[in-house]
Amino acid sequence: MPEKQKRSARKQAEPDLGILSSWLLFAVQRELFETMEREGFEKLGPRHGAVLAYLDEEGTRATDLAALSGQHKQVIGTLIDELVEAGCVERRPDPQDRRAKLIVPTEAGLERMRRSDAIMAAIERRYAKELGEEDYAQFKRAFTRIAQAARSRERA
Amino acid sequence: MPEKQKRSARKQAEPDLGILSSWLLFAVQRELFETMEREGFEKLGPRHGAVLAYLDEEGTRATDLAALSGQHKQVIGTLIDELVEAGCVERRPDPQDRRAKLIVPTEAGLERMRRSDAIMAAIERRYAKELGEEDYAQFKRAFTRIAQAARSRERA
DNA sequence: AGTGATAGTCAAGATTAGTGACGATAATGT
DNA sequence: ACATTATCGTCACTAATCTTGACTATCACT
Repeated sequence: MPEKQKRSARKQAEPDLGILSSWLLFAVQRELFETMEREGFEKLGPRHGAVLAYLDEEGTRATDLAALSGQHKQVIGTLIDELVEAGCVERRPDPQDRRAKLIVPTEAGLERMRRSDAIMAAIERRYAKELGEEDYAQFKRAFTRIAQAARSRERA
Repeated sequence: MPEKQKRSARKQAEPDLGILSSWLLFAVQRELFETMEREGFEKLGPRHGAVLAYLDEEGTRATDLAALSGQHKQVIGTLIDELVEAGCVERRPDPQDRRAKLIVPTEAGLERMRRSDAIMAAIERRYAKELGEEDYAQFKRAFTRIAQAARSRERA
């Protein structure tokens, strides 16, 4: 091994946190959506995950989805349009606030959310096996702490 | 704490790998680019990072940058145009291959790359302090293994 | 009632990503 | 030497995505 290796090689061997996150994010996203599609679920982009991931069974307001996912209301709006089109959610008036609408998952939407959660869990189990249960659990605890710290720093 | 908590709350408390990755990626990216801009570097988007991150001191070919960053040649082309505009890189003919051009960082570009690496390192040190050096080192080893596994799975 | 803030939508623009084709050059096989 | 095939970077075009500003209806507070 050369003492003064090329920068690109170093970045491959000892990637920084940003590079690691992007590798993992894109790989996980792609695997999730390819699996869903292969299983016959209607094709949706990763962007729709931003809505589905934060959706409550009893429904969630579009503004909350925007805040949770960090996207603009406008984007959430079109995302919801497409999810309605795909039969995953429906818009219901919010009894608490007549300005607002609750985005409520349909049965098909719930099914998709459950399946998506299960696939993510399977991906994690694969890594847990590869790394060892103990080490993986510790990794995930640390990751959760760091990511939550990063996120709260964002919001400030 | 309710036994049957809402899904969105659960996702906040026990996020999956995809959510964690996106939180960390976006936070880190934003901090990096905001810091760079605050220090007077010309404003560039996160996308340019895909080029700068993998750039070698001696220069790298556009096609290699496309492969490393996983983006299309076309995208890399415009990114390079903008980086040339910003004075960070220049196109030089590749003596080995007259079809190709080497993308070589200018002195200003090198300065930016060094600074960017330093900021990332500082961000990591902050998390290391927060988590404890020992735990952080173990976290990063695990993260590196998992992300590299995910990435190689991608390429297959 | 009157005021300012908020929810969701409409519309238009800017930015970014993805595709196919092309001229130039290189690599390969004969 | 020559023809064939593959690769490098670019051009032109389309589609997807993000961003911004404005607007209506409703809410919360006085």
